[in-house]
Amino acid sequence: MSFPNPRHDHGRCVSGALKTAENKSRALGLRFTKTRRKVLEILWQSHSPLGAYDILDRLQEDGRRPAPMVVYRALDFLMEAGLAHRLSSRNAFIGCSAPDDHHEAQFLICDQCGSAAEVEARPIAKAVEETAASAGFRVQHRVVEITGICPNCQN
Amino acid sequence: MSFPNPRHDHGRCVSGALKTAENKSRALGLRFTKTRRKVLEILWQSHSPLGAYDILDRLQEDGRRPAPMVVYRALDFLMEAGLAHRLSSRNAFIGCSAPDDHHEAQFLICDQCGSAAEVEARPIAKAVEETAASAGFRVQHRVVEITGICPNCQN
DNA sequence: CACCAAAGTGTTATGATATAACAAAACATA
DNA sequence: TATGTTTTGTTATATCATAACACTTTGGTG
Repeated sequence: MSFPNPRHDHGRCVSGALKTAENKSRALGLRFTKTRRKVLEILWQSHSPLGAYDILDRLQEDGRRPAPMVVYRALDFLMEAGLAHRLSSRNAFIGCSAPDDHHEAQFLICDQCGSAAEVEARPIAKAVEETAASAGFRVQHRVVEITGICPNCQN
Repeated sequence: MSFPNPRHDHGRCVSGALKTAENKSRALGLRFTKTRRKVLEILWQSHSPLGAYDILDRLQEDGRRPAPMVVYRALDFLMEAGLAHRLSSRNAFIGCSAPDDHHEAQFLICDQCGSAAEVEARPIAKAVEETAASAGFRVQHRVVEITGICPNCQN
């Protein structure tokens, strides 16, 4: 789907993502606790990837600021569960927009507005596999993060 | 070229890389100073990507330990000049193995031995361009880092 | 229900990575 | 050698992430 229209109903994205996460957690026997839910909600509310300490700042609004561990633990859970991703090139985190399938995601990250789009590009995945295979390399994880200017910012 | 034979003459790699860097710097009117040279040498001497503070430790051997800025500045220069790369997924740095052309590099990084191979895979580059184009995204930088097990470690 | 084990949370402390700012030195060149 | 520019040295601080341990909640079992 790539970059969303800036005027879409984002509230629905958020509540949909939370609902999906709840279902997925239940299905896998995982505990989708209050903190984890809140962190995922914060991730989805943002239009761009958030640093762990940004998330902390936003948690703070509901009382006093928790220790960093709180956020990192929640993020670890969310990533384990396939509900969020880490963007290595930014030290930032983003809600997974396709938590249903076990996918290999790539990201387009806008240098101007900071927004990021998760894409699942089969040709990239395929090229990566083939390159690795021809080097005799056994793939475990893939980091593909493309920065540039998103369509919304090109005007 | 991918992963080198563990028993190759690495000293020659290092001196070759330094020579090339010197030539390239001269050609571009850049100053390949002592610190910059030393940092590049340290990068090349290592078989795996090094963190900035690892580099600091190794600089220390020639006297007392410089401040982190010293290394980060040298690394900035080397990356600007196309003589080194940063591996975002590791917060680590590595000498560029193809400093001649203006290339778009991808990396295969071994989780076991820590070594990293710079590859220039046209199919990956092409797939990235096409994916971006079809999303209306204007590409500036690409981070492609694949982790797994290298051929040397599969035995 | 009462208990226990496992999972999750709170908190303090610390480690690891990276940059800001400014003075001093080295260099290029006129 | 006088001049402006680049590079280095140094101090301080910002930013990102994890270790360790006590306490609480949860969910299952006798």
